[in-house]
Amino acid sequence: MERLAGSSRLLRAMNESASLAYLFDRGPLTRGALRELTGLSKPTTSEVLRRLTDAGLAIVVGHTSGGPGPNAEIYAANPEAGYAVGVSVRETRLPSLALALCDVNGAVLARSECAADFARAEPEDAVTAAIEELCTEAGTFPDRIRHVQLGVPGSYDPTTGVIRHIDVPGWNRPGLVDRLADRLRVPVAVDNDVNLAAVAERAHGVAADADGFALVWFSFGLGLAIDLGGQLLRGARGGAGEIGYVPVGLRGGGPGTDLHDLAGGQAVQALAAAHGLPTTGAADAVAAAVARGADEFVTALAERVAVGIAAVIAVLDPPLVVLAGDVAQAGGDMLRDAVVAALRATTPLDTPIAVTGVTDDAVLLGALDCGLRAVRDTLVGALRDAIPTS
Amino acid sequence: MERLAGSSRLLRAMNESASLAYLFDRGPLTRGALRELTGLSKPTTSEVLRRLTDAGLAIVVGHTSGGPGPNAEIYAANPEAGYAVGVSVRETRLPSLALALCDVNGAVLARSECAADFARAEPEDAVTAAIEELCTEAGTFPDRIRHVQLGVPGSYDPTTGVIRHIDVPGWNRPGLVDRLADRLRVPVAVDNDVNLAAVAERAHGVAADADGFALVWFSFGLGLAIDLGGQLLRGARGGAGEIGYVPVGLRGGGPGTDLHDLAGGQAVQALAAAHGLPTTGAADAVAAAVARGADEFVTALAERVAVGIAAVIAVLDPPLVVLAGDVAQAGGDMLRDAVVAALRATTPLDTPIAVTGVTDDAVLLGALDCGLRAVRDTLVGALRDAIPTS
DNA sequence: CATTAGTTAATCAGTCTGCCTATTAATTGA
DNA sequence: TCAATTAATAGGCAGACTGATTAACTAATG
Repeated sequence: MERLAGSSRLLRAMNESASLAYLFDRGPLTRGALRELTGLSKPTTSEVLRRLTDAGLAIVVGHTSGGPGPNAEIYAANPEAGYAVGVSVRETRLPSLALALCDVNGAVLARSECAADFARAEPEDAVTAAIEELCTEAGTFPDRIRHVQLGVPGSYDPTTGVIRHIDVPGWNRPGLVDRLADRLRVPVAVDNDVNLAAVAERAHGVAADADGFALVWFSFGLGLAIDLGGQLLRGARGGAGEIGYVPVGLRGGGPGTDLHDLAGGQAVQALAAAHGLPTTGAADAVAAAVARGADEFVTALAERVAVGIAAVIAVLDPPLVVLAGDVAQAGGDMLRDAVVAALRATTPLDTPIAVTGVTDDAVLLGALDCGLRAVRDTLVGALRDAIPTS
Repeated sequence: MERLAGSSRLLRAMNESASLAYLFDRGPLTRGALRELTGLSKPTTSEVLRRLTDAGLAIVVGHTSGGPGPNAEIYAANPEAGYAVGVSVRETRLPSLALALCDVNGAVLARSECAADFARAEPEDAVTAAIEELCTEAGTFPDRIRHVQLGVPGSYDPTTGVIRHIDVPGWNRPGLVDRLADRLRVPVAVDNDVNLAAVAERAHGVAADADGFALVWFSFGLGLAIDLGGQLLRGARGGAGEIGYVPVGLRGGGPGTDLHDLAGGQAVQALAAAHGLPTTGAADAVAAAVARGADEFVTALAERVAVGIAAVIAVLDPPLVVLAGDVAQAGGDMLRDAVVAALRATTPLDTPIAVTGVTDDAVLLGALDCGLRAVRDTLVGALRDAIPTS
């Protein structure tokens, strides 16, 4: 464990990076406001802001007015200090790629979707081309991008650098992520799509103020993301949240039943068929059931899902459980209430259950948010490590 | 989020607390060694150590010898800077209280057990008396204790300050913890006994180097502690790890079956009876089965436990699972192998499974360790906050 | 004219570099 | 074998340097 110790240089680096961090997450600030936040003196605050502006990290965005005395300058992080890109790689939903680009203040400058056919095109080529196009749309250049965050329907093992359990052609090749980073000359990070949806839920959804939450992703497959105070739990091999494998009942010698068999997309469609509902897709079936007020089907479904959620609650005791994914969204409050009822019979803790508050593409928003955070950390960290050449 | 900014005072505070922290977790150090660790210069290191000694936080414990040049002084944290007490409150095992006291370097100075009858004596009285006795044995005074850590067979909700789900008489009363802290004039912390066993497992057991692990406590009841990189996961209401409530199978309208029904102490005794084994206790039954090589019973038992472990693995994907508690200890490697075999059929991840490496009283050791950590944090933190009076 | 934003100057706290002295072990010489 | 010399290291001291602070000052605005 590295403990912080050093001389006055360290002090300056700390003060600058703290100030920049405040500009990032409190938005535009006057000198006085920054002074209050950091506890630094007036001349020091001036000096820090001068250095940040000289380094191109902060800019003056306006002046106060109204009160007596001179108008205070309002500073903000320079949006051109760096850009972040989020990419969502889709398995079932089309088009297969969704991208967005934002500046360091989080303003989305460009957004696009792109129907790449990975059966033919190399993933690296498709993503590189899409990002270049995105830059043109945003009026910037690829070399100004500081971080690219991918969201994939699979699990990523950072130790081997391979994306596993992914059904999109070409994406499971070893070295893909490194090659993409080389092509783009930018750090590329990968995460599971459900994890990124949880990031979006915290940033823009119902989990904004939660100490933590478990997000149950209910789509063709089942997924789970665990947020502990803003930090995602990924597990030893990126396998945390594979609740499809939660066993249901004792196996009697033969292969056991697990939650995927019970509440995966195919199981839901079978259940829908048994209730005389459309079977074009799990979400369609649920939407139709809700529209018709088909209680029985929804209750039966909720009871199955509740098994998984009960296991999660028993293990983690999260302050909140969020139901997300297209099936959960189709189910809405009706499904939520049914799940709550089913849970009450199973577990003694009455954990609040909520339906996702993110209506936009959660995976894409989450990826963008993750990328943005990485860009900010890079800039703040670079400032802290910078040893001023006397 | 408080960001660190300040002036040269902050620098001194940081350097001092960093140095003290190194003394705590690297043990005795020479000036030179500390210099290497902190990266500070010679005069500064000297100044820091002088201040720490003046404050009674560090002492000279010896001199180097052998090499050329003067003998370097060896500094260590002053053991008298503060003491920690760990207390284990027991439900089934007797005597009902176990205590230990250590100095700030972790040296255990006294240890005792005490057969308090909580049906008659007030918990506060019994604990206070036991701690006073412990101090006498250690040759110190109660007011030198900086932290008392209790381990209880129940869950503690820090927001309400009440211990719940505890069967020891008197211990579920509201305000008990605060009253105890008032009586002792010392901060008192409470944690679940299984959580503390996990702390001991990390400090002294098989999980020393693990990134994280799940500890399955297998005694009369079932418990689970989750360690994520040395940090325990407690859940929203202190209810994380109540795997007894993991549902097993769909409930068919009636009350559902959960893991406690399947693998709790009574279920184990029933299973033992069915296999013609002693039913004086779950641990006895397992010990007898292992002694006789009673495969069938152990396999059946392992299969039940595996259901719970599979759920934990599916949700968390821990790098390691540790089996602990008296039943697990009695089962030893035979039980472990049976569990591994049962898991292989259930989950695709082959998570390593180990039997606990703590032979001593894990709960007591864990409580002591927790208390020690709290004392050290207090001292380091006080140093950081101290504003030197010019 | 009162109030506030921001600068300038003087001071202070804390660390660093470089040099010095003291102490010890090893080596050399009688 | 014993004393003198030498090499190596621990630790202290002085002066320089960095960066923050306080307090006084200037300038802009209602």
